[in-house]
Amino acid sequence: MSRVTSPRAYPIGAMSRETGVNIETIRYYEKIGLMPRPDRTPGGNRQYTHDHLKRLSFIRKSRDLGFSIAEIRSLLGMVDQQEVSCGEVHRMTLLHLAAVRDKIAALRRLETALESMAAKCARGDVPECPVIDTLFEKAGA
Amino acid sequence: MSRVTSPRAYPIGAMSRETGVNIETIRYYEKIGLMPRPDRTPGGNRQYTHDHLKRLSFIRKSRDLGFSIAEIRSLLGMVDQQEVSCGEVHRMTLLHLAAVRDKIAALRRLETALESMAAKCARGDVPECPVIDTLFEKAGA
DNA sequence: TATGGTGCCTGTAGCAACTACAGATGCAAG
DNA sequence: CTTGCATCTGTAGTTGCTACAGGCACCATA
Repeated sequence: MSRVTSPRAYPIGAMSRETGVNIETIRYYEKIGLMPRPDRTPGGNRQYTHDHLKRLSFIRKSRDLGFSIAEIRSLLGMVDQQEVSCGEVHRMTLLHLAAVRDKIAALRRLETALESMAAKCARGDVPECPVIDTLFEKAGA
Repeated sequence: MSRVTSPRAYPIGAMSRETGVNIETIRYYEKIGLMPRPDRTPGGNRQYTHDHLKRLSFIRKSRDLGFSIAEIRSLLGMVDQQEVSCGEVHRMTLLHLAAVRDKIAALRRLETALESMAAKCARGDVPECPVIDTLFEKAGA
């Protein structure tokens, strides 16, 4: 392993490239306290370490998995306090999984409704549109 | 049919009750031009008609189907100009349907990832948590 | 050493689509 | 005429960023 591939300090642009998190978002994470304030160069530029990089990619991966900032904050809180309770993490994961499944179910219902609306459609250039009619129908919800 | 069940004018609270859209949201729709400004009582309270009610429930139903405000605006634009092109509406519906299907697919991948993470978990009160480890792993994305 | 071209800085405002106040009136029943 | 709920306006907050504007920092080359 060469030094070149793991430099001591990363400027923000390198962090962004490595993790895929965009620069303003990294600064945003610092502002909301998700990322710690890094050291600065004499001129004021941020200088990140490899630990920062690991943390940022943790955040990125968690976001990709749909965890909210609040959830990530609490996961990182456990990590930071060296008090990772696996039971707690497992519980959060399952809760999140349940939310994801609910969303899937809701979207499936939506898919069905849209399909049946689209199926009714003559697709002509006529003003009588079954889709619009459906949406204007009395009850619903 | 008695007059009582279909009054000539609805105050905003009645609109809210009938459609399930909450009061501040109705005012918000007015502000962004999705609902027209209704007449007012001498004291300044909004007085809606049955047409307003139909329009609002159209909006509600469309939102429930996941259409964005911009999409609803364009649907209503066609209705307002009496130029409903069924083909155009159909196209919008299919586009939206495709977006919904994409979301479902993304959520399914997410579901799978969360399931496999949760499955690895010992659930103990130990600091070695497979979930956290997974999130801290190198690559990802 | 000067210079140029990125890269980075702060701070503010904007996006979607609402929601939540505060503080002041309207309105209708008793 | 009073009481009390309904509405009013206007602003700020929510989530998770993104997009400027106007300015310095940094580093390689000439």
